[in-house]
Amino acid sequence: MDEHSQLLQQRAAKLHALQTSGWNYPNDFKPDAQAANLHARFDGAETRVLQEQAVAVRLAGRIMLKRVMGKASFLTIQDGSGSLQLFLDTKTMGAARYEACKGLDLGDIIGVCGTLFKTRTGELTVRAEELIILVKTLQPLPEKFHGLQDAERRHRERHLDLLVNPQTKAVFLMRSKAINTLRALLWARDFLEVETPMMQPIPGGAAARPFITHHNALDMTLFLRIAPELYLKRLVAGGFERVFELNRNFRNEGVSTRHNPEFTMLEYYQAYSDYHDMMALTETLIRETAIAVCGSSCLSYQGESLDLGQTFTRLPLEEALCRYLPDIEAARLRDTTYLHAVMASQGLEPAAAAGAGELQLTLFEKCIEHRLRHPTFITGYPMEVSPLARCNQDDPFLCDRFELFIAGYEVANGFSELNDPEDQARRFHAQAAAHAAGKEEAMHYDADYIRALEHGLPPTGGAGVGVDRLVMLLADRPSIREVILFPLLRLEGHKTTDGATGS
RNA sequence: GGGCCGUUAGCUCAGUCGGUAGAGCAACCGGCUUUUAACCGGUUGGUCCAGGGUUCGAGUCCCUGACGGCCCA
Repeated sequence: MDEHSQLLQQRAAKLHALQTSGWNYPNDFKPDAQAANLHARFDGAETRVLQEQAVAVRLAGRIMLKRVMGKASFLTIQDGSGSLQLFLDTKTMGAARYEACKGLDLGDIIGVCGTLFKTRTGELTVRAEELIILVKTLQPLPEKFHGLQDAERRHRERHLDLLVNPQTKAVFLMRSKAINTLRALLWARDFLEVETPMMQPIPGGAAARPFITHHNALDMTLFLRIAPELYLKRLVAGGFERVFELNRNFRNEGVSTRHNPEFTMLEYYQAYSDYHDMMALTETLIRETAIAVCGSSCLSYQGESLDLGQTFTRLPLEEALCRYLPDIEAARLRDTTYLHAVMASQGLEPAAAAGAGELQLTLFEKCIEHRLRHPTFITGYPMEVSPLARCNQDDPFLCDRFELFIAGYEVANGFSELNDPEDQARRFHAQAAAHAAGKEEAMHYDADYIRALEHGLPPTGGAGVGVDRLVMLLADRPSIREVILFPLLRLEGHKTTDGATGS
C-alpha cells in the first residue's frame, strides 16, 4: 500500500535527486554544541551582548517544525538534549543556498553552522550560514501538534514515539535514573552486583511457568529463568554476604497492563539479616529512589496522592483478612471448609488441591490487594505458599515473609531465607509432587541447591523489587507497556514469524 | 480464556436516519525577510482493518476473523 503513497514517492524522488547530485549520507559533520546547553548558557544573555560576542556554533539535529516566509525561514531542530530554533535567510546564506533548503522536510537530520542571536520575541536562535543535509528521510513524521496517539504504533515503533512525544522520552529517562539510583543505593551499602544464569537447567526461585529452550551442542533442555533467587543464595553460601542482581526474568504467562513476559527484577540478599531488616531496606530503597527520580516522596499516581515518605504500614495477612472482610470469623481462618464457603460467598472458585494457606492467599489477592493504596507490607504468609521462606518460630503455619503493595499492586516480595537443607528438601519434594500432579507453576527439586544449603547458608534475608512496576508508580503510568521500551506484542495481521503472509 | 470499546488520507480526527468520502496538520504550487502549532490563496492524496451476508444501494446494519485499548479470569 505504501508504495503508492504520493508522500513517499515525493520523498524518495527528493532523496534520489540529492544522490544524483553526489550527496551520499555524509558522516563527517561534528557538532560542537547541544541545544539544552546553549539555552542554559545564553537564554539569559542580552540581545546586544550576544551580538557583540558573535558566538559561532555547529549543531546537528532533526527538523521538527518549519515556518517559511518568502526569503526567510525558521526551522526548529531537535537534538538529544532538546530543541533550538534556526533562522535562514537569503542575506546570510545567499539566494542559491537558501533555495536549496526549500526541499527540506520535517524529519530530515541536518548539520548547521552559524552564530547565535535573539529574535524580536527574545528567543535564542542560530543564524544559519551553512546547512548540510545529513539524512534525507523517506517517511513523514506524525502530526506536529498531536504527535503519535495510537498506542499500538507507539509501542511497535518506539523510535517515532520517542521522537515526537516528549512525555515518552521523560518516562524512559526516569526509568534509567531509577535503575541507576537503586544500584547506587545498594553499592553504598556494600552490596556486590552479580550476574547469574538466565538459562537454567532447573527453573527455580518462583512459582511460574518458564519458557523452554534447547542447547544443541549439549543436547540439553534449558529454561529461561523465572527468578535468580537460588543462584544468588548459592553466592551468599559462597561468602558473598551482600549481593544483588538487577536484570531480566521471563515468565511464560499472561500479558496484561501489569505483566510483560520479560520484566526487570531487582533481587538483593544480605547475610545475618532477617525479613524485618529486608523490609526496612526495601522501604528505604523505594523512598530514596522516588526522591531521586521525582524530587519528592509525595507522588501522584493516576490522580491519587501517595506519600512514600510516611512509614510503610505493616499488617499480617490474617489481620488483613479480618480487617477488610468484616464478616469473616477470625477463629476459622485456617479451616479449609470454612474458607471454601467464604470464597463461594465472594464468587470465587478455589483451586482443586488448595490448602488453607493457598485459600487465604487467593482471598487476599482477589478481595484485598487492590484496596492497599498506601504502601503496605503484608507479613506472615502461609508456609504452604512460600516454599523458600523460613518457618515462623512460634507458628509453623506461617513463614517469615512479606510482600509490599502500593497503589493496589505488588511491588516487592521478601523473606527470611530458609537455610535448613532438610526442611528445604521436604518442601521441594512437595512442590515436585504438585508439579507432577499437573500444577505447572510449582517448583522442581533442585539437588544442587540443596547441596549448597548443606554446605551452610548463613542466616540471610532476601527481597525482590519489580522494577517495571516501581517505574509505573514513579512515572505515573497505568500500563507496564508504557515503561518497557519494546513490550511484547502480537505480530500484526496474519503474518507468521517468517514474515510470510499466512492464511 | 471471557466481556466491552476501537480500527476512515502520511498524522490527529469528524462522518446524522443506509444514498456514493470530510476537516486540520503534512505534502505540492503561488505569496510573504523576526516566525512561534506562523499566516493567506490554490492543488493532490482514500483497499473506510480483512472476509462474508442483508439491501436497488453499506464507512454506517448483521456474521466471522486480525490487531489494539480497557476490565475480568
